[in-house]
This record gives sequence, structure tokens and C-alpha cells, in this order.
Amino acid sequence: MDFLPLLRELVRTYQAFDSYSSQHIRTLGLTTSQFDVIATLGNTPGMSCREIGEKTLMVKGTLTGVLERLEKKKLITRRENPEDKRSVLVQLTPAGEALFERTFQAHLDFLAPAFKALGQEKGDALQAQLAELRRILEKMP
Amino acid sequence: MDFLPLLRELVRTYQAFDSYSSQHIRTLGLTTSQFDVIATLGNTPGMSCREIGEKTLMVKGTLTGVLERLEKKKLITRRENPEDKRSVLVQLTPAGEALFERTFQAHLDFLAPAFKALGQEKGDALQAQLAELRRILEKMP
DNA sequence: ACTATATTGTACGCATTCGTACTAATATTG
DNA sequence: CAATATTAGTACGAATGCGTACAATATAGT
Repeated sequence: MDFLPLLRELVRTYQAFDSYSSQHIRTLGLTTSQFDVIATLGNTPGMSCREIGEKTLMVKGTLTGVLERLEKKKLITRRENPEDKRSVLVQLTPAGEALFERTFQAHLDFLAPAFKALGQEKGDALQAQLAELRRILEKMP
Repeated sequence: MDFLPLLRELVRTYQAFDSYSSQHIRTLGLTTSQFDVIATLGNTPGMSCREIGEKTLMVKGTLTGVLERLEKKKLITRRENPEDKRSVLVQLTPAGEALFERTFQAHLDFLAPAFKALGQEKGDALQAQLAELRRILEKMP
């Protein structure tokens, strides 16, 4: 049972995607994490740190720093949530919204050719196979 | 053409694997990067930073710091390469070799159940699909 | 031989990333 | 209703990770 090749391929493919994607994001003046947050908040009324963390897979400790820098850039605001005083409502500022509008679709367009080259069918198959491996990993003790 | 689900699945599966794997490595007192270097150097006469970087996918700037910390732990040595005075020959110390022997197989044994649950056939298929996506990504301009 | 170029590794700054500990607020339970 | 547990976020230290710049060396082209 030799799973090392699969393991290496998973890492290398992820790395290849991340490298290709972030190359474009960097030209927008953002980091991958910052773009993730902007993309998550776009077209929403805002959400808590917990929700952002769930969607972006960032742990809360990481998120604090990323939000700090986005706030410094005046792309987001953090206001108190009157419903639950423990939590914070994070929203895009108008500048943040404008950036989202300008960059999100552009980034999808940048990525599209690669996935188009793979094809919808193979893409769907790959997605299903990945999901199966992920479910196994998440169930491990 | 909606490739966002595939994209998210790739990220999540990688993250699930990385989380599962590093959980075990941490109990060995090493970081993922440090373990990667130890595993790469195990059963070899040593190699240059460039070679280690190629195998571990670390950029050289990152590697410098990782090697520094491994050297401080007396797990590796860096000696001048007489063939090429620009490069450095990185080798495991006896303590590093011992650590490799003790931990490498143990880590494979830790990971094995997950991949056994996936099965050899599905694993091979997934590897092939990932490789195809990676080749496409690497060819993009 | 000489100069332009490429390669190897380090130095440095910035931004994540994680784990742990901590505070404040809210829920739950006895 | 008080004691406890859970949840949301922040603070902090250590370790990546990347991009850029740099010094030393090697190689090529002329």
C-alpha cells in the first residue's frame, strides 16, 4: 500500500493552484487571505468573525490580524453586534464593495481557462473524489 | 462553467490532510516543514539547499530559517561544498538520522488508515486526476 | 582573458498561520 | 439564582512563506 505518490500529488496540485491564483491576486494589491475575506463579505450584509472563519477556513486568531490590516486599509468596518455583545459585525465599506466588484469577477475570469482546459466532467469527477478523501480524513480520530 | 465547488473542495481536502498530518508530527516535537526536511534527507548522503527546496516545495528564503532551527537542534549540519563554493551540503547528524528512523515510518503508519479506507484504486484515480489539473496549471502563462 | 549573465544561498520585511492563554458575554445546569 | 460551561474575539510568541535585494561564485559568449 503506497500512498506517498497520491499524497505528494495532492500537495503539489494544491500548491500549483495556490501559486497560480495568488500571482493574480497580488497584482490587485491584496494577499490571498485578504482577498478571501473580501470575496466572502461581498454581496452580504456583513457577518461575524466566526462565520468568516468558517467560510475561509481561517482560525480566529489568524483572522484577527487579517481584519486588522483590512480595517487599516479602510476596506472593512468592525461594529458591535447589538444582538450578541460577544460578537462583532464585519462589513465591507463602500471602498471595500467597490474593490469586490472590481476584482472578484476578474479573478474568476483569470482562473477560468485552467478549469475549462480540464473540462466540466473531469472537474466534477475530481471534486467527488476529493470530497470522499476529505470525509475520510475528517472522520479520523 | 462553475468551477468554484471544485476549487473549494481542493482547498478543503488539502487542509483536512494537512491538519491530520501535522497533528501527529507536532507530537514528535517538529513542525511540518522540519519533518519534511528530515524525511527528505533521510537515507541520503546529503544535498544542497536547492535540491531540498525542489523536493519539499519550499522556496529558498523559507528554507534558510528552517535549516537554521534544525541546526540549532543539532539535527543537521551545513558544510561547504568543495565542488561549488556557492552551495552548501546539508546532512543529517547521527541524532537527525536517529530521529528519521524513529519517526518516518511511524508517520506513514499514522497516515495509512485514511488512505487504506479510500482504497488503492480510488487513490490511483484521484492521483491521476490531480496530476492532470496540476499539469494544466503549471502550463498556464 | 574579460565581461555579461546565471546560480546559490543568506538577509530582511511583511503577512499569514497555528496553538495557547485570556477576557467578556451568553447559555446551561443544578 | 448561583455555579459552570460554552462561545466570540483578542493578545501573543514561534514558525512558516513569499518577494526583493544582495554577495559570492560559476558559466558563457565574445
